[in-house]
Amino acid sequence: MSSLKPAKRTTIYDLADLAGTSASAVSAVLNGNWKKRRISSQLAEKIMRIADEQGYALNMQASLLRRDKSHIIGMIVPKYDNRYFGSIVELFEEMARARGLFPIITCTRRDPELELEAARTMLSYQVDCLIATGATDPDRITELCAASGVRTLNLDLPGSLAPSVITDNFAGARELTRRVLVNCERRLGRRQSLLFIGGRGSDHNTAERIRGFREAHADFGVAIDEAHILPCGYAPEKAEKALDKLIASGGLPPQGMFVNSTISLEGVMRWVRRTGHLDDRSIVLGCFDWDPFVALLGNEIEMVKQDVPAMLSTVFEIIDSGASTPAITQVPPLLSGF
Amino acid sequence: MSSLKPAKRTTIYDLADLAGTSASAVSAVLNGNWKKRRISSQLAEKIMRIADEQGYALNMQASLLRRDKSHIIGMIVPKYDNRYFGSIVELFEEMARARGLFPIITCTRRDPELELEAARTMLSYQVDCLIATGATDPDRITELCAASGVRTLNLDLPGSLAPSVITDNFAGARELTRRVLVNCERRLGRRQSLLFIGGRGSDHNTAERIRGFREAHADFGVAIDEAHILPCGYAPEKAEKALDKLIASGGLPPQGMFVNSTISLEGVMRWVRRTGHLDDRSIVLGCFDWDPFVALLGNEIEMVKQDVPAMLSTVFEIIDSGASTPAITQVPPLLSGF
DNA sequence: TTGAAAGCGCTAACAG
DNA sequence: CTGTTAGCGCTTTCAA
Repeated sequence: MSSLKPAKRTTIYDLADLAGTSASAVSAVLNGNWKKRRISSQLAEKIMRIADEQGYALNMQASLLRRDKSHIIGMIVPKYDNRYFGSIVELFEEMARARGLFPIITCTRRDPELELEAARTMLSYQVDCLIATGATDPDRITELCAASGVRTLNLDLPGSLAPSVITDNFAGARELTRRVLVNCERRLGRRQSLLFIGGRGSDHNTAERIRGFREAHADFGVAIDEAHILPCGYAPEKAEKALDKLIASGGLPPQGMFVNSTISLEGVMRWVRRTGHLDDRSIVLGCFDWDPFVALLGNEIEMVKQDVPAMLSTVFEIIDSGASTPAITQVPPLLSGF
Repeated sequence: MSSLKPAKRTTIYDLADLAGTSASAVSAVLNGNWKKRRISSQLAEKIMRIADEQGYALNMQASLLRRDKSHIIGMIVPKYDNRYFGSIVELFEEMARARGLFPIITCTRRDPELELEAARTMLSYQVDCLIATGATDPDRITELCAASGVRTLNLDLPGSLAPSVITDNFAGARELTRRVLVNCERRLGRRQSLLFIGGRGSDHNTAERIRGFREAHADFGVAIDEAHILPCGYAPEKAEKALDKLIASGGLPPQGMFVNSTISLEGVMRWVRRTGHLDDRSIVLGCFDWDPFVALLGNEIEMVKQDVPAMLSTVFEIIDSGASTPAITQVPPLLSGF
């Protein structure tokens, strides 16, 4: 159809000329506020037609400059390498668009500096609101944004200065641990404590999960070996290294494990296959995360799936309500057996 | 630090007042073009300090409105539910930022209407360039953008109106098929043709992969059963249904399969586990896609990993070169054994 | 070395 | 019912 480079883009002035009317009429028609301006449907019709013919596209930059709210909503997210964040991003986009918001998303790879820089950039783009997902340092983001009068919400990992929506990690971890303990007892014929691996000891979620892990052991009347609590970070290699180190410094890991994410599970499985220290048929696993392939892994793996739709609904409810009290909303996760 | 709602955001005029200078000086200093304007480093210093104190943030909308190029680069992507697109998005963001571009990404869920709408929105946001990843109808996007003088590139799935960067699907599929045929023969003790499942028959990549699949069978001197070519779509359920249907209409699927994506593989594995029609230990699989957990699935699965870094490097080379000839660049994929 | 001023494309009063 | 006009915040000549 159209060929090359119309050096200048069509503006409402061009359309106004073509239609023999004024820019404001064009603007009103194109925004749908034309009944309010009681523009003749004739003119409206004509303008729409011409806009269409010319392939007119609104210049958002100009439009936003004039408007008060940008209707842009930002989100920062740590990684795209697992189903959890993938589904958060996908659903967030969908829900945002359904509300007439324009979502912009940035991946900050668990790097606090990048997080701040991304937040700054988003401020430049006039976001009305910023969701900090799994942020390493959510409070600094909130401070930065507050200085420009921009609202912030924390998702997945809580902060102390803005509303946070997170999974009920304690309850989820406790139940997951309970199930793994039961499976373990069934399998081994005796009660045995588990190993905890993955995640950052410093982050709230991991801390809460460890708390749930301990609680379940207490409920079960089994003592935990402190050397078996290994919040070694997120990368698969870190889990592998942590297990190697455990071996190097003495004993074997137990047959049952609580793995803190699919990413860590990747490392655990590789380690099991590589070293053969544990019988890969009899190992009993629980994973605080969900992935469709994990379910097919063959071992009896319990998984916790975080309830992304519920979490995001809550996020948008808070946005709609206008609240900005730094309360933490905990969403129960979904436990799914094998 | 700052408390609540500075109803008005700080502008360069505020800074100018505070510094007792003019907006243009502030603008120049904040943009780093101040040696060119030979502004005293005293003034520059002072302006920077004040900007900092006030937590000044540039208003991109205003800035872009005045500038010629936006330095915004858009990408549309079909899904976030697999490693392939996840790594594309993550690396794209990183590379774009490294070049001083601002990436905006939108997920269009393989919906041609959404793709167009997303493209339109991105045009409104003045993107300088748009990457259509795995687009269902890339040419319409190119046409739409061309009408506004915006460049387009196709990634993953080719179009006929803009440069395309895709995987060498034919060669990859041929080699993958060959390997599976060999594994199959080793396992079963005799040559046997494979089943092809997953993907859209109408898309270029799937067509090319089927071509490679056929070619490898020809090389091997084995005839293909046409009823075993099942480009049933992408969702896992579709693969399950396709296999159910195959069973319903007669024979068993062969022991060896070429699965067109991890998403389809999910369906295949579920079907195998659910129906027990095939021995899930002896089934021989190849997957034109890569996922870390698939490697751990226990069956001997060959995988093809598309070379995302090479593909994106090519994309940015083309962008830098300014070319817009609709040539297709094929990037060899990485075959990784088990 | 610096400031004044025009104008990017659009929206929203305010006059007709 | 419709057009004129005044900016939104910034960049960029052009003068001084």
